[in-house]
Amino acid sequence: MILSRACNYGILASLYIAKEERTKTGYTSIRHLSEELNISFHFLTKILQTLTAEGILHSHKGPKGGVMLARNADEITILDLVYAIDGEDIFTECVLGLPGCGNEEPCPMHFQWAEVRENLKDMFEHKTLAETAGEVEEMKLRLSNFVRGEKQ
Amino acid sequence: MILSRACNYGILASLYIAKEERTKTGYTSIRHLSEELNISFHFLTKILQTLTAEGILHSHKGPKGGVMLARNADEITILDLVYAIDGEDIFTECVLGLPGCGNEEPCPMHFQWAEVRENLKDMFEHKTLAETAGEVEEMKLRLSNFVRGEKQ
DNA sequence: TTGATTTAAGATTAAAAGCTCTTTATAATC
DNA sequence: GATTATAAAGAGCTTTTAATCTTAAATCAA
Ligand code: FES
Ligand code: FES
Repeated sequence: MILSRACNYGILASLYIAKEERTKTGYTSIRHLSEELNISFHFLTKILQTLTAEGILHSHKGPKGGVMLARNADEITILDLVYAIDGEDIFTECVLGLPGCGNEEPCPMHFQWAEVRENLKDMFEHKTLAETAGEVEEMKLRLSNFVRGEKQ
Repeated sequence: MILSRACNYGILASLYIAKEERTKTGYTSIRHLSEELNISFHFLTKILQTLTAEGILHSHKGPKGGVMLARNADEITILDLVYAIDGEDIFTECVLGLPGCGNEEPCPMHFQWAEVRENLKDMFEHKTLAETAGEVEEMKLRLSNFVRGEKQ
């Protein structure tokens, strides 16, 4: 798995929030998110707490509470979410697991891997929540593991 | 981590064997490999058993026994090793963890990810053990986590 | 034939990741 | 103020991955 499960869920939830905020204002409850996306409520809560601590989301307790994007949706990239949840390890670690990946002491895959992982990073960096949430609506892309038809 | 630890070890050991076989003939003992590469002997044994079962290595018990490449080194790619140990999941799974990755029901990252993972696959497929072991010797690339100087 | 050496196989333990449960703090509404 | 809805925090359980340990089987050499 390239991203952790927590990271997958964090991205899906953030995209859902961004999509909601295209039309409505205010907070989205985590309970609602967990039901719509079919993600464990408590697990999702913890993930979104991390995103809140990292300044990507803003949260509010009590009735009518929930989470919302802390910045404009075009100023948040998928890369921001990956960094916040999984850290930068995928983009700095040796693909063969050797310590201290770099040009000084390269492993046999280093130069090829360095290029691929740069592409990977660009891919995440060029996808903003604004643009991607737009595509989700226009192209009716899925954000959950529900089979077509079931649940909405 | 993009590859499992078992896969990292399997690749490093296979490269070491390929490098040895450029000059010497016969079996390389797993004990020797585990010491040179600083990998747990029993763990490495299990990984190489898998590669033997997959027809990539050939093994022999008893004194003077060990493992050797079952095919010519230019007919084994790193991709063969990844498939044998980790399977093809990285190259077929949804980057957001949704079930049934494909063009029919794409997730918001599908088309970009499909391209990057194809590059990743090409990268592994274009590296044969022969070529890579050659580079390791010529460029003095490292295969172990020993710091420079320590242990050879 | 016996003893040493080596891989094979499987049981066991340890660590990490994934997930659930409970309790607490905060805020809105009645 | 009481009640209810919500996020925050952390303890604890489960599953997967990583690593170790033990025993068996095969092979070689003396
Ligand atoms: S040293 Fe291995 S990928 Fe950089
Ligand atoms: S459906 Fe998500 S990457 Fe293919």
